[in-house]
Formats: sequence, structure tokens, C-alpha cells
Amino acid sequence: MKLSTKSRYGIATIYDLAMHYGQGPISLKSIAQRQLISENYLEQLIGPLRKSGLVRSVRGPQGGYSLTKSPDKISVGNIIEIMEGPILPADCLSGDNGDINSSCTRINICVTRNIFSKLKDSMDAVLDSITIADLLEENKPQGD
Amino acid sequence: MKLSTKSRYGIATIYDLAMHYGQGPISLKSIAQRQLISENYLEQLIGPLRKSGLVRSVRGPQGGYSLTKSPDKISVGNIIEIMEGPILPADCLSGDNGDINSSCTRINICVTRNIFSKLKDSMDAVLDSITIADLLEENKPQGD
DNA sequence: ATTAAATCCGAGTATGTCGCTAGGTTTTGT
DNA sequence: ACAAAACCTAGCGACATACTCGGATTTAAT
Repeated sequence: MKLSTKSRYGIATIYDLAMHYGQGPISLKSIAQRQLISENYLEQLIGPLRKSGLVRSVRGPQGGYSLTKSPDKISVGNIIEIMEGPILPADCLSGDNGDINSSCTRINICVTRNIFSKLKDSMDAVLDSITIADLLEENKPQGD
Repeated sequence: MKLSTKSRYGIATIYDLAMHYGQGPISLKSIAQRQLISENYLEQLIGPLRKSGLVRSVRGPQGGYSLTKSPDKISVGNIIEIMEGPILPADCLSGDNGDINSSCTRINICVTRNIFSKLKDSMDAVLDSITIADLLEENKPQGD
């Protein structure tokens, strides 16, 4: 039960962009260097962030990426959902109006459904409550 | 971000055993049939449950499995930990005294660490609060 | 116009996990 | 002895992760 590095890298990337918010486009190369992420890999990860509209790109030299909204409008849950899809502890939670998929039958249907539903709610609550602005605040050099 | 079927099957299995608590050993075959799980697969899954001491086995004909403690002493978190290992949203939470592994360096250490630490706490709280006895209660035929 | 910096795109690869199947060995009640 | 059950191990196809690599495209700077 773990999140992949995609989420971590995604958060690190948005965090990095947030540190340079309003300073024009930031190149992937520099983000990769600061955050110690493979540039090639990061190239793939930024795709979804761009397609989701969280990030905007400028091509050509001096190009790069920038946030489309201010850091306090972006939650960690937001990024994780983009990078890994919705938090679904179990498949049978997928249907909006409670589809029950084939493997989720018999006696234990409601049992596990309820558990995973509660789990999801609790996870979403935590992740949606933390914004990138919070992270900036936490990590201020001499915030105190 | 999802749990594997191992957790679900594990919970279903313990739940099934709980329904027959105090009735002597229950065969895997019958559990597999009731819970609609492949018997061969379940055979593998029960191993960890036995090794963890949650379940006791009796070999030979009329053999099977039974719980070693009463259902109210077993939490869902308990089972999930056995089936999938500890809930570790990110690798860097693994060390007990806060080891920081190689990939978790630089600026974003504390950032993501804190997030995932909060997430873990919240997940553990939910999962540890639900016991198998709770599930039995929830699913009583005419509990009302 | 050329160059070069950067985004973009898609293919490939090694490793691991999942969810099984399959076949065998051992124990033990009847 | 027989058979029912637990036990053990190997393998397999599909998929995801975490990458690398090669190139195509855009575009600012010279």
C-alpha cells in the first residue's frame, strides 16, 4: 500500500514551480537538478500535469513551465489524483452510483466496501487539506 | 493507490472464520466456496495469516483453520498489515527512527515526508478502529 | 537563416507485483 | 490403506514502475 514516486515527484515539481511562482517559465532541466529527479523521467511526468491544466508550458529557448494558479489553490490531493488516478483502495468503489463489479459479490460485499469507503474518505480529507502554499510555509528557511 | 485483492481476500477469510468462531476447524475449500475465491490462491494467502499467529491450522481430514483470538481482538488494519506489509505511502517512512533513504533528499525531504506521515496516521487510525466483530455486527442478518 | 535551447512524443527495457494455476509432499482421522 | 486436508514451490501472463533513448517540433537569440 504505497504511492509511487510519481506522486512524490509530482509534488516536488509543483512545489519547485511554486517557489518560483510569478518568475516566468522554469525549465525542466533546472527542476530535475534541484529536485534530483531524472530529467528524462520527469519529462514524462510533467505531461499529465500539463494536460490537467495545473501547469502551462512555453516552448523554445528560455521556455519552461509555470503554474496556472497560485499555490494556495493547489492541494496535494489534487496532484496525486493527476499522477495516479483517484484513490481507490478497492475496485468495487469505482462506479459512481455504486456499481458492484464481478469480484465483489456474496457475503463480503458490504463488509469490505464500507471499510474501503471510510478509508478513502479519510485519505481524501487529509490530502485535500494540504495545499502547496502550506508546504512553502512549512519549509520557509527562517519561518519560525 | 489501491490495496490488492490480498487484503480483501484476507479480510473475507478472517470474517468467514469469525462467523464460525468456536466451531472447530474450517476447511479452506469451504471458505473459498463461500467467499468465491480461488482455493489454490487462497492457500497461498492463508500462509501469512497463519505465520502471523492470527490463525491456527489443523492438518489431516476434518482439518482446517480457526481464529486464535476472538473477532473483537482483530482489526482490519491488523489483517492488511499482514497481507501487504505496513502502510507506507512513501519509502522514506520506512526507517523506524526516520532513516532517510537515498531517493529522499534535498529540499523536498520534509515536505513529502510530513504529508505521507500524516496520511499514514490517518489511514492507520481508520483501519485499526474497525474490528472483525464490527463487521459481524454490521452484517447481521436481522440486526436492525 | 542558423543555431541551439527547450518542449514534446513514442518506443523500448529491466524489474517487480498481482492473481492466478499446477503439481507435488506431508499429516492424520477413518 | 485410503483419502482429506494442510502445506510447499514453481511458473506464468498481464500489468505497473521507473526509467533510458532517439528523435521531432517550436522558437528565442545570434
